[in-house]
Amino acid sequence: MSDPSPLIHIVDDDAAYRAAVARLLEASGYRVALYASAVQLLETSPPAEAGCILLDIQMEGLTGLELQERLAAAGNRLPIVFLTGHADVPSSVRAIKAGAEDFLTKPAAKDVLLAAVQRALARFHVTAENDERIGALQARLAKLTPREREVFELVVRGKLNKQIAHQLGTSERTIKAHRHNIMHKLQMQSLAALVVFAERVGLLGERR
Amino acid sequence: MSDPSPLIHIVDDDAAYRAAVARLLEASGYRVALYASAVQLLETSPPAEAGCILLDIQMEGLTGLELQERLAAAGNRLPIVFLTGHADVPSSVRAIKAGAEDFLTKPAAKDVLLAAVQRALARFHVTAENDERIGALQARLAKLTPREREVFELVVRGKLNKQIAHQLGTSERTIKAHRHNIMHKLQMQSLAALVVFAERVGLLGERR
DNA sequence: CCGCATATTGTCCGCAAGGACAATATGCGG
DNA sequence: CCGCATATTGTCCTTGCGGACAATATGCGG
Repeated sequence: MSDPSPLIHIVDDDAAYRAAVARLLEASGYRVALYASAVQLLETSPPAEAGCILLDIQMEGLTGLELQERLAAAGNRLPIVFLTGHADVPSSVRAIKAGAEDFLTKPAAKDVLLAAVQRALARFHVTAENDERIGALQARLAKLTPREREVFELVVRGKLNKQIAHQLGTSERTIKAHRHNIMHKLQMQSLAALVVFAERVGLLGERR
Repeated sequence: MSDPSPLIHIVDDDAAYRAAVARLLEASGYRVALYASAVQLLETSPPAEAGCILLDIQMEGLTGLELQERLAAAGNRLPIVFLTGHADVPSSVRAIKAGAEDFLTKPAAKDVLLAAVQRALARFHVTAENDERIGALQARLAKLTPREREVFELVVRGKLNKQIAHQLGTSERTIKAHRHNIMHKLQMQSLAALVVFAERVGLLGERR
């Protein structure tokens, strides 16, 4: 697995500005990808790579805010730093509320821009780690057969084998077998660990 | 328990504007409390009552942003809606990042202001409910003796009575006794429920 | 000094759950 | 039709845990 410098996606319709920012970031050791419009970025394959997006607001076609929405809807996890000359309060409020890492105005001081990029990258790593963690858990959960899955849900709710057997219309012995398989497949050593696992995966959290 | 209309705290150094906003909100069925400065609000007892804060930025003494920080540091849970004539992008970004519900500019349209207040109140109720929920759980946790608490933490980590006894330098029988008391005091019917409880209170969540 | 809370420990019994060893039935894809 | 995954069920034995019934030791506040 190559792990080069983070890739910064720069979306701006001003070619000169784009190039200037690119130079600054490259000088700081980042790799950059340039886009003249929101649509251009959307057309490229969604990058799973570490990085963030530097985004202008005013562009022909989609605006920056619209692009932000689209990306979020598409499940894109790259943090966004807005960097725009057409800055106004309502736009900035909307952008930040929608999860943007920062909202800077042109011209932005080098250190401010770099600091924002660094925060965005830091956030990327945090969320990526988190996604990866629960992804790994759900992958393990997927190893269960449908029947085991049923038993699993009842077990972590504190049901006794006897109750589960009755509820599923089978014998207690069978539940023991499923239970055994569950603990083995999920590599759990205790009921407590199993319950924590269920909670983490969200099987118990949506209770109210 | 009286449950009157929500109380909106209006902080603004412009007496006329304060009064105007107060009239608008009262006409919408809210109660209001007026403050000419940030300090004035800080000096009053922190209200546990349902409500939110309407906050100007520019004031003598503390600015709105500073007040926001102070309130957050003091654990104040009232949502804040900024409403200011001295609006600029950096301020709005900072305010929203710090958790403000919204950031409006004067003059604000009536419906926009009212909508923001409604969102703030909605948020208040959500967070209040949440605080209350975990508060109730922690209150129950507080009923445990120090020793029971120790046993509790090991139990929910999946340790066996035998292991716990060894670790605490006591007998397995003793652990059983503590365990019995724990289940009784916390009103739990199963180990699964106990683990979920621990997770909710945050005794297991800070794992990484 | 007494009462109460806390912590400790014991035995006996019953139920719950896990492990070992084994077997049957069903359905699907090769 | 066979092999494999899935689901099912069985017995025997061991371990873990909870309930019943009981008792001792310590420290603190009244």
